[in-house]
Amino acid sequence: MNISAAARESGLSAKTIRYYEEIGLIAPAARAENGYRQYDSKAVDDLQFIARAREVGFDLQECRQLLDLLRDPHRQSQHAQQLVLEKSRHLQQRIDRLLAMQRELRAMAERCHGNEGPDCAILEDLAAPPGAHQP
Amino acid sequence: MNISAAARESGLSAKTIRYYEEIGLIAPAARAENGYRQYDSKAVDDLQFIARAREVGFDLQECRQLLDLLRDPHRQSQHAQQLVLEKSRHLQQRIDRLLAMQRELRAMAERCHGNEGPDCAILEDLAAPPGAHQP
DNA sequence: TATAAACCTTCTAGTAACTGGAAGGTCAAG
DNA sequence: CTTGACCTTCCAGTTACTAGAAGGTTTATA
Repeated sequence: MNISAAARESGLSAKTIRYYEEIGLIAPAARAENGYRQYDSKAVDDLQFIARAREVGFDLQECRQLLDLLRDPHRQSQHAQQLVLEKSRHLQQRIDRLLAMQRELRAMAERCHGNEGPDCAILEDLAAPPGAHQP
Repeated sequence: MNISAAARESGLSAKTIRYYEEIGLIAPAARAENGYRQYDSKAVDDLQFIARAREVGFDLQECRQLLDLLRDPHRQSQHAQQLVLEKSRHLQQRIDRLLAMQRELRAMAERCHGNEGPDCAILEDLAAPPGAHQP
């Protein structure tokens, strides 16, 4: 199977697959006589695994660790679990930060008249956030 | 005021302030005789404005637009509001994506025994996501 | 007065994870 | 025999900084 077929099956782009090979995340693909990369179902499995891990938020360095675990017959499932739990905690922090931003954006938008005049609560808030001087 | 004082007052780092100047986000600072950058309270106001806009999720290009609005006496508050509302919608999409990841991570972690054995629901899920073949 | 510390300057390079594009080789169909 | 869809490598750009080097300035202290 050529790279574009592997891309289709894994949901990654051909560029991304080459990139993963370049950085050593996946083993160098076998080559056909014409130099084209060749992928078998085992290679595609790895690509799908990575794609899936990326989708739930793992970075490439963590994907590396997960692949190592996947390939290690003596692995301990608690190691994978630790990676997931830590990622989950991290993610929660990011979510909390985004939710805080969201609250502020909505509060700003609500206070702004949103008309053709120059008076703008948003710009005022950004210049002097509410609570900067105690109200 | 030297750059580190401006950094303290704005909550940005000196490096970041120099970077903002380099990319033209802020006007080049005045210089003292020794070549040191000098900041007055107006310059610090701009820095605080940017810092605040960054905190609620605007990227530098959007900060540029917001600064333009701030400086335009003929601005229309609806333009600022549009920026905020669009950012808010965008943010919600990001949050939703992260929440979806979070649900999946938690589901995986829960199904994994997390012991010394090699059997691992997490690695299985990543290899073949639940629902890949209809269950 | 020497010197150390704490500033400041510019410049280069690195980060994450790709993406776009150029220049060129290969292959299948009409 | 050419067109279009593949494939290859390599280089550059993206975002918003951050680290660090090499060197000038200022201030406090021994």
